[in-house]
Amino acid sequence: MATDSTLLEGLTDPQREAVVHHEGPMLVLAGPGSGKTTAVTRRIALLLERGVSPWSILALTFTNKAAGEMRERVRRLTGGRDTRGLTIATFHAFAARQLRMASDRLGVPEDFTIFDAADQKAAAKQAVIEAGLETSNWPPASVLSAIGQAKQQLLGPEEVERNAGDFYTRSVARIYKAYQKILKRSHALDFDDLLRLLATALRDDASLREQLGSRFAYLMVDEYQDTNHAQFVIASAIAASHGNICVVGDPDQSIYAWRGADISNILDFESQYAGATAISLGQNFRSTEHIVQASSGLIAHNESHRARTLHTELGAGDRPILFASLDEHAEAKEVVDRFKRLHDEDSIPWNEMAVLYRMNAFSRVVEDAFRTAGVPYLVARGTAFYQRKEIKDAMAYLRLLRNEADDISLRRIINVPTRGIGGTTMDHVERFAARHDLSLMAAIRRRSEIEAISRRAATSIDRFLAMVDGWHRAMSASLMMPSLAELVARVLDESGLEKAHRAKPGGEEDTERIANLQELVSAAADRDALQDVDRDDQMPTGLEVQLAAWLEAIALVADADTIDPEQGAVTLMTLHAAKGLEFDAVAIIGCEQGVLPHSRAFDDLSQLEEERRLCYVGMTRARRRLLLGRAMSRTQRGIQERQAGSQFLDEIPPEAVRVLEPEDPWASASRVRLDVHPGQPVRHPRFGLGRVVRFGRRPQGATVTVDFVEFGARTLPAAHAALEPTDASDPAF
DNA sequence: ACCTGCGGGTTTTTT
DNA sequence: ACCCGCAGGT
Repeated sequence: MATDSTLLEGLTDPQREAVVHHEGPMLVLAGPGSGKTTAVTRRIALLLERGVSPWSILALTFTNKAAGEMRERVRRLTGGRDTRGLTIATFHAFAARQLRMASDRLGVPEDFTIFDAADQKAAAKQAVIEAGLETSNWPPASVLSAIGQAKQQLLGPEEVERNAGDFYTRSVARIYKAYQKILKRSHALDFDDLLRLLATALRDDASLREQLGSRFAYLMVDEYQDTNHAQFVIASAIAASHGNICVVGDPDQSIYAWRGADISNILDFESQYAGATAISLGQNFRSTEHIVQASSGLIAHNESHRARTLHTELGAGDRPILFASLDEHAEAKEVVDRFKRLHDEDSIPWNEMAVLYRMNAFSRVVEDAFRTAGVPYLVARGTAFYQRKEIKDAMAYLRLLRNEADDISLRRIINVPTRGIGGTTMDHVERFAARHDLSLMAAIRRRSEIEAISRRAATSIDRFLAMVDGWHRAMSASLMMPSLAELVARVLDESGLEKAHRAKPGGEEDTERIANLQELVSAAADRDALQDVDRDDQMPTGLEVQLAAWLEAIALVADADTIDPEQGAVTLMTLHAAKGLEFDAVAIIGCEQGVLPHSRAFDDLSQLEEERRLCYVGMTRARRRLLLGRAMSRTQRGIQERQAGSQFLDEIPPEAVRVLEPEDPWASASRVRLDVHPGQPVRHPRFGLGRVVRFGRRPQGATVTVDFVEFGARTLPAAHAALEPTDASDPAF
């Protein structure tokens, strides 16, 4: 290996060691900003340079964004070299592809669609009904969480049933069974199925294990601390024959235990693979000293934290600022003001700033503040567009075109827009379908056999079928085959979806929804344009296949995937979505007990520690500037409550931060009190005469409650209530 | 068949 | 505060 080239330039010793590592298991413990992506991508490039076929390299990530970035950086490092066959993909996309390729062998329908969260919810609801249980006792969220847990442990419905002792578990098993039946007859898999089915196939089928193991002779797994059991099994199986597995991660950044991530996967790596090389990347190339100190000081409070030192050579930098605002609006404004200053005075571009929060619900107030300030912002919610009602409707038509067994989609759009196929008719169809074990679409196609269906409904059904079949014919036309965009436009038009929003009977048209539908056509056109580039399966593709691939890509997008650093806008996102990203300036809002840490984590130490890691992840996104904000009062779910500062703020070493004095919410309390007392008659410029009832305290300030003669009892801010003491002999009393 | 208004429930985080 | 399901009216 004389010419290991420029790939080793400018690396620290541990980084270099990781990059040159050729064969055998390797664990890379990579703290925040320690250049792990650099190490991984250079290692891939070096493997290629050493003559390893791109075909035999597999790198698995969690988000498309991470995969895309890795792909891009490898491409840059390898220059013009041919990297076809190199697989860098998310676990889910990889699993979907493998399942598709081995579908007949694995007993998976070849044309399966992937159920998104909303589909899963609908299916779960249906499953509860089919299991003969009350939907009121079985909220879909908890049903799905129970099923998801089982799936991650690779347990099928039968196994859950076999191990079921109490009524609850037995019921879960029944619902699980019904749920799988629905998925099966819908030719659908959910997210967990993708991993579970591949994992069990690899576990049970030696030849498949052999096949993937020999194809992917070099395996890399990113964010290994966040792998769940199914992902662990997949990775272990692929590496079983050759042991060339390189995992990269950081136990301190494990933030997905709640969805099954098992931190012992990374902690036990060295005992799983005897003789594994372990490398720790300890230099932080991202953040300045105070930020490193503050975040390290916080994470040291975790019992599970293994002591280690991170150092930076980027200088002391500014201390992170801790501030407390009166309420969430003031907090948002504070962030906006400070960001504006950073933009104007320190020339930090908007796209180098981010606001992070614990819950998506927090984005609204921040958005409002940015909008009023005229600062460009972008909410990282990749799925938001595809979750809009009108888009979901349109997508349901497309999904039905792709997979007629998709009952959930059919149910969604059969009468949207209304075309005279209502609940009564569908009840008959459902019953017929259940009796003959058919999908709803198949049942509709045999509508002449369903006698209960009225003449009118029958005509409507025929019209619907003619429309759908017209689309099918267009799609398979060998000449004049439409593009995806044309297909979408046609569906929007002929289904009447677009028209429904255009000429609303009430009056004005819904321009926003129409614009969104147009945007869907554009998205399809983008996909059409992408078609020839960036696809390693260069098979001739019919429209059916393109549609399938597009729908799959949409099903697998994550929130973080949409972050587009090219645009000059501040990014707003959850702390979870921020993992793996970095910005010059970061603000974390809602640093309050009950928010961060979330109240649901209070009673469990391991959950509390995960919250602390979440805070740590957020803080370590910042290169130079870090703001930690909290509101002393916050309105959540319609009720305003006092908020205590997060315990995490107290755990940060005080010498590493600058604490701004909070405004005193009671400051104005004394001002009015002198002149009036409870029971005293007063006069108000607007409400007229009344009597003081009591004084109150709210986080925004002191209040005074007055019972007005004309207007009844009113609570006013004491500071601004221009009350004049008056005489009880006033004629109005 | 569809719309409207009311009441009950409420998992934060996501592939 | 908001979403969802259901009852009752059009």
